Amino acid sequence: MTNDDMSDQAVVHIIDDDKPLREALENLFLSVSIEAATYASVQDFLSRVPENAAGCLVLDIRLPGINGLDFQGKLAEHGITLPVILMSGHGDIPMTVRGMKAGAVDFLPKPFRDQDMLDAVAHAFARNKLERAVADDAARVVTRYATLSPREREVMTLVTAGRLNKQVAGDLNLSEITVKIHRGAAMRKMGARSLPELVRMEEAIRRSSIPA
Amino acid sequence: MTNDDMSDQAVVHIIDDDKPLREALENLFLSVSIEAATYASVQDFLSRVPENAAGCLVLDIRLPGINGLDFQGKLAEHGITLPVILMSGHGDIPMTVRGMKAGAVDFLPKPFRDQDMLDAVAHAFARNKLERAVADDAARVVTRYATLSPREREVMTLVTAGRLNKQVAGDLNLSEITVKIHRGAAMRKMGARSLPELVRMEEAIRRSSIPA
DNA sequence: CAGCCGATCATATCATCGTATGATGTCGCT
DNA sequence: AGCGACATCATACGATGATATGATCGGCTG
Repeated sequence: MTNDDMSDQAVVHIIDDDKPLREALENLFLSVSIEAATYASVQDFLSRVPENAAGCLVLDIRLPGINGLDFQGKLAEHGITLPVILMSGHGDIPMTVRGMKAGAVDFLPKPFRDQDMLDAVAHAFARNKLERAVADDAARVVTRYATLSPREREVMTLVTAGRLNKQVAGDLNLSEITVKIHRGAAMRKMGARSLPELVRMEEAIRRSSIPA
Repeated sequence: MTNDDMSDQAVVHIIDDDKPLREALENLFLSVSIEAATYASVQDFLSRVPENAAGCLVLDIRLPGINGLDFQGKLAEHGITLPVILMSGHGDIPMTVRGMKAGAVDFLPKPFRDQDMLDAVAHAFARNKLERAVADDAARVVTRYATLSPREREVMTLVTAGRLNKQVAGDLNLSEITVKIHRGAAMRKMGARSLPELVRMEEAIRRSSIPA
C-alpha cells in the first residue's frame, strides 16, 4: 500500500520453462533498453516478484504445473495487477479467447516477430502506467480512511450520501453537535478541503473495494 | 437519447451473407425463445436496426465489403453499443486477438456447438443489460444537463469542484446572490436534492463525455 | 410590440455548517 | 492510578447556503 520506493522502473517479467527462450527474450528487451527479469516457473515468480512491481508479464499459456489462465487468478490473490502478455506455441482459438477474456492485453502465437513483442510490451507498459496512477490515488485515500474511527466513518458515509447534519444525528441517535465533530474530524483526517472532495474520495473508496 | 419505448426486448441481431446459416442460427435462438433478427449485410443492418436496440450482435469477422473489425468502429459512429460476438470460418489467432481487443465479448470458430453460441449470447445479453442500466442513468443526467443555461453550467462546474458561492462569484465576476440563483436553478433542473448528489451527476457527465 | 427567457443584483429571513471552548464518560494500555 | 483515544453533549459565534420578493436589462419570437 505504501510507496516508499518512488522510482519503480518498469520491468518485463518473463516466465517460461525454456531457458533459451527466456534468454532470447531478455536480450531482445535489453537491446531496446527495457529492463527484463526472468523466471523459470510460476513459483519462482511469485516468490521473487517485488511488491510494487511496475511493468508487465510475459508468459506462455501452457506452463508446468499450472495453466496461464488459472495463473491470472493467482495474480489477483497476490495483489499483482501487472498486465499479462500471453504466448502460445500451438494455441488454438478457444484458448486465445479464454486468455483474452481472462484479461490478457495481448496474445502472441509462436513464433512471433520481435517487433510484435515489443509493440505488445509498449502497450502493456502504457496500460500499467495508467492503472498505477489510478490505483495510487485510491490507495492514498484508503490509507487515510483507515485512520478514521468507526463513528467518523459512519458519519462520513451518511454525509457523502447527502444527509444533513441534523438528519445524520437522527439516523445515528446523536446530537447534531456530535455529528459536526465527527464530520470535521473526517474532513481533517481525509484531507478533504470541501464536501465535494470528500464525496469523490468516498466514491474512490467504493470503486476500489467493490471490485476486490 | 430519449427512451419512449420502455420495453426493449433483447434481440439477437445476426449478420451474415450466408442465408442458410442465418436461418439455422435464427431457428436455434427461436428454439430457446430468444428473439432473433437477420441481416444479409452490414448496410442492411445499419438501415434497419432500431435506435435503442437491446440484445447483442452475431456476425462473421469476414463480411462482404467490410471486415468485422472496421465494423466495430462503424457501430460506435452510429451510437450502437451492442456487445459483439464474432464468428470465423477460417480465422487465425492474430485475427482473434484483434477481434477481442476491438471489444468483442466472444469469438467462436466455425463450426461451433449450439450450446457454445447460446452461452455466448447469454453472456452478451447480461453484459448489455448492465451497460444499458449504466448508460440510461447517465443519459437521464445528460438530458437534464442539456436544459441548463450556460451560466448555470459554469456555476455547477465550480460548485461541484468545491468552490464556495463567494469564490464562484469572484471567479465569474458576479455577485454572490446571482451565484446562489444559478446554483439553485442547477439543483432544481438536475433534480439533485443535495450537493453530493449534484457532484455524482457531474461525475457521471464527465465519465460519459470523455470516452465519447 | 408584447412576452418570455436568461442574466444580473439587492434586501431579507431562516436553516445549516464550521469551529472553538469546555465538560463528562468509557475503554484499554502502561 | 493515569494517560490517551473515542465518544458524547452543550453554548456560542460567525460564515455559508437556500429561498422568496422585487427589480433591471438585453435578446429572441410570435
